[in-house]
Amino acid sequence: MHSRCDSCPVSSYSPAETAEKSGFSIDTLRYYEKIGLLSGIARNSSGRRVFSDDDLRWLGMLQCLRGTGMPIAEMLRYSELARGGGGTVQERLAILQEHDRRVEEQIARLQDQQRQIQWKIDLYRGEVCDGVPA
Amino acid sequence: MHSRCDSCPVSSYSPAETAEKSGFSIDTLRYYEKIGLLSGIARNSSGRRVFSDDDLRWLGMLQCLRGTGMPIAEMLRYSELARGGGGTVQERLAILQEHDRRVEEQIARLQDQQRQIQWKIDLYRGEVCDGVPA
DNA sequence: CCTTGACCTGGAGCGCACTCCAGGTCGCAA
DNA sequence: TTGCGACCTGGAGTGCGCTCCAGGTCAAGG
Repeated sequence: MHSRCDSCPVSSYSPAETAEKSGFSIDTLRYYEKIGLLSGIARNSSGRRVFSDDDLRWLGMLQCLRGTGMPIAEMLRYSELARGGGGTVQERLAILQEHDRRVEEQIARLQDQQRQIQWKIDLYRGEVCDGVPA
Repeated sequence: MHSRCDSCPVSSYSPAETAEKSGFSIDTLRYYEKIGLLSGIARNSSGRRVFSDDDLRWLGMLQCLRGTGMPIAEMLRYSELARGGGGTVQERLAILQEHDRRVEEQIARLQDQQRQIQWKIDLYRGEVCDGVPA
């Protein structure tokens, strides 16, 4: 693993390296391959996984979708489309736009709730002098 | 249930009303009482729960903490402190401040990831004309 | 040659936060 | 007086997303 020549921008990564770089655990990487979120992961002669830069980029996308709360089932649909090639761009776009909308809501809701929490904090610190906030 | 006189600002609410107003399901309200997140919920003569305005306010706080990702175990600690009276204000404050910090991080991370998603969306729409964004 | 350690597989187990269920009790209304 | 619907209880079940385990393979180092 981890062969690297300076003139060549393509690297390959062991499961451990990939876990570290992607932020997923090795178990999760295996799990994702098992359920089909990762496909076409190369193997070396002794059957071990060899991840490519492309795989890492894809994992970055998955991390992003998971991190913003997309359920696995939907990521699965997205990744099936991604494997389906150029004809699926519209549908992929639709999924991302819908998701983006939900993320927007999520952020707005969090900000709202954070304000309430901060109001409570101020109250505990005795910095609320009188009455309800405007 | 649901007695209301115009001159009196104190109301009581049935489980169903409370569920609707608080955003928790009736089952969740029962569950929260069972585990100790809700305590001192009044009962009427036939053993049914009667929620007060205070209860509703507390539920609002819980909704806020849950909605921002605080685990049940930590909410439990907070609510035990809240029951503990004035001597616990410092500790409650510390919990909320720590939580506020985490919410801040969470929002920042979401915004970051949203940017990546939007970049991808733009890419699908063919609006990325050249190269990496500045 | 033998150990070590990273990796493999299929499948079981887990933690969280609910959610559902069976069986029962009320109070009201037809 | 009977039916209905909202509620009660303890406890079992669920869904999600991993996480762990037993038992095995392989390549390199001492």
